Amino acid sequence: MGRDRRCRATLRPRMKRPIAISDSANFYVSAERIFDPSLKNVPVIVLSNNDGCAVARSDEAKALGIKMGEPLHMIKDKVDAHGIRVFSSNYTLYGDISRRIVEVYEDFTPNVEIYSIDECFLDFTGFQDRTAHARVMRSEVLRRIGVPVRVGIASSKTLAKCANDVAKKNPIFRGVLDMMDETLADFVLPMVPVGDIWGVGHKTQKKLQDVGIHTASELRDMPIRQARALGTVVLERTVLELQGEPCLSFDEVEPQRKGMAVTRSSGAPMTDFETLFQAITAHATRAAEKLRNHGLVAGTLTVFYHTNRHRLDRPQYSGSRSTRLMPMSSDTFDLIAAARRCAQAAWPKGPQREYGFTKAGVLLDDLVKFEDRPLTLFDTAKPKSADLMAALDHVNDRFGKKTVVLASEGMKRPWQLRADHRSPRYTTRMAELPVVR
DNA sequence: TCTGGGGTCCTAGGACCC
DNA sequence: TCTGGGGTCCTAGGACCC
Repeated sequence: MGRDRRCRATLRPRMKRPIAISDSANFYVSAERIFDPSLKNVPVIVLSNNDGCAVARSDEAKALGIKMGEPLHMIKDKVDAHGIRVFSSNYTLYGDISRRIVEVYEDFTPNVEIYSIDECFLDFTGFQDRTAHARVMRSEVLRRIGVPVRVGIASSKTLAKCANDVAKKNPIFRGVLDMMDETLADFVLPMVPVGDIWGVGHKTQKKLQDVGIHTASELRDMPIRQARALGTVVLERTVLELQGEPCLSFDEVEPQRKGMAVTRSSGAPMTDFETLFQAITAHATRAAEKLRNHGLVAGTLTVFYHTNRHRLDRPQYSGSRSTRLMPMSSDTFDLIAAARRCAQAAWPKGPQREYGFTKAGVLLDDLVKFEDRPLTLFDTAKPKSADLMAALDHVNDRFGKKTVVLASEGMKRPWQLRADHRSPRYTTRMAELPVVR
């Protein structure tokens, strides 16, 4: 789903200010309902890519017991029996509606942090009656876009998520809960199961329950050292956040994206290299497009493929290979060439090649903006230190680049130079070409 | 030559999120 | 038969250097 990201984090408490989180109810379903009023008040689900499983459910579908991520083939009976309306996902549409909702939020606060396709953190500093403000915002989103949203308000993001969660489950709050008041938090947190807290997943939930912690208030009161020992700095921050000490910053500017992926499951297992090759080529092509749409180039490309993880009765194989892209690139030709080299290198030598692969993907890492990409000089003989420095100076004078990569066909280890490094240690050895690991 | 401590960088894997 | 896709962050451990 979209552009979700973690928040920049620190252990140093920040200034307390009211943070709201607003999320859309069953977002994909709500989006489909905008254009088809007949979907109101009936069970609706939206499926994942390839129509594999349900990733969004209307309240009516939830009431029928359909779970998040449940495979379509396992709920076929329910779908037929109750006439559940089923949709393939339309991410272009959802992205567009998401942008429009953000525009409404921006009429209600100047500081909006987009967290995911259906969630935004909003700075609610300076409003006298936050609940009333949120209610007006809510009705505006419903009126202008047609999507119901819920709002939680607190002094930290984790607490705001809790408030949002409680508001969504208890109609008494009419979609808005302001938990800036500590006595209200004291009242609410004992009713929130620890597994529902943002940042507490299955594994951590189990560990916490093993030491007798079952609710948000119990986690809030957990000794901080114990929290760190049990769940690292991540859990420590969650505890502080529950105490109302913000550790996750409110961040309006979208951070530079670090990686990118194009992956697909295939219904029919791929058992011959040619089929796999075609899938990888398609993924690499799409990945290059995505890079260019974001104005980025990639420095590392990884190809992976593996057998069906759900078939525990069958032998498993998973292969992956990475390569440096040199020069860094978003060029379709470059990416396909690199991806094919990797796909070939990861192809098993033994009988595993008969297993049948049901998932494959191309991952891109070390992304930088196109205009910041390092200049790569090819066909340079293995240079002496002085030559490298001279080349660096030359390129800096000429292009004003911060980083230069010198590489040649015969060089196993290209050199990367940074303009700000002036000692003989200015070089960083880069991985071997063309395939590492 | 041998030994050892400490710092940095890199990567794989785990956990979590929407 | 049929089980999503796309992200981020943290840690441990190895390589390497001084």
